[in-house]
Amino acid sequence: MPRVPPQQQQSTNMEEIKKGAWSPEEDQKLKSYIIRYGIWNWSQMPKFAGLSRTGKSCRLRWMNYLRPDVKRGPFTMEEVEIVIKMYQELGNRWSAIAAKISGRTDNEIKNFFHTHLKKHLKLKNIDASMKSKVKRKRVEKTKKSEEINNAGKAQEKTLSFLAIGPTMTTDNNSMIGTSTNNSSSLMVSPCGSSSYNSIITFDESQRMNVDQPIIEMENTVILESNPEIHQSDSLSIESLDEFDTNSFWFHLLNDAHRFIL
DNA sequence: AACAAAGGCAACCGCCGTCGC
DNA sequence: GGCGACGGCGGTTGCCTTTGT
Repeated sequence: MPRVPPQQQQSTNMEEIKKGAWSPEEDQKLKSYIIRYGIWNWSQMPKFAGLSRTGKSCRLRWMNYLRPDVKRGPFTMEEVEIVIKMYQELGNRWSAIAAKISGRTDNEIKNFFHTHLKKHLKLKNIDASMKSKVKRKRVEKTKKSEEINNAGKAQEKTLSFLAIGPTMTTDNNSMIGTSTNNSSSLMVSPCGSSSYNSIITFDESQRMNVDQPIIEMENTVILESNPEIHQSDSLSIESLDEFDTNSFWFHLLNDAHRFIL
């Protein structure tokens, strides 16, 4: 790809650069230009396409919205599961996660995670990463991630989320819930029963011990601690707005329940 | 009906890696 | 090897919509 002399680039910068939301006309210009000429140089493209935008802005608009293969609309349960699973494996590498879901962009997945999943699951390490102002070098992240994988410690990362949610009743008359005195257990029991017949516990060394039956790690739905609900051992679905039967949260608990039984 | 608060999401910003000169 | 341009990525912002009072 030929490099452009600095003075030539400055000429574009002298023009008024538009920011903010894209108009339908701008979308049309960019789309038609790319369809006709393809993507050859983002920084030069706006000038030739007749757009007063930066190359970055054009690239973002195309990648996240105008590309023909971009999928719109709500996430399916399958997609949600992939996002969660991949997040547990890869962390906040949204582009890598997006690569696993056809038609979804990294931006969309990131937004979805921060709005829906973060809200419901309250993953501890998300909060930590949000609060942290320290910029980690990508090399270090990759290195760390490789180390984790190589050492077989991917499970440790998964387990660190803790598996806690409120008790709820599922549609096949069993109850899935959490211990009020053990913040790292996920339990399933017949509805109304005071004893749990399946308990997953996480011990201090982050190993997983499972009372019968054996549960594969990748089948385990990992949820986060929700302290305000701990005092109640048997909240019903009706008492919690977020537990409508169409919510992904409900489905996740159902999935966990199904895997365990 | 009007206003405020919260939620959702498109788009921007700044940093970083890669590549050509 | 150093420099600068470019593309890509994750974090953040701010506007618009929805929901609650």
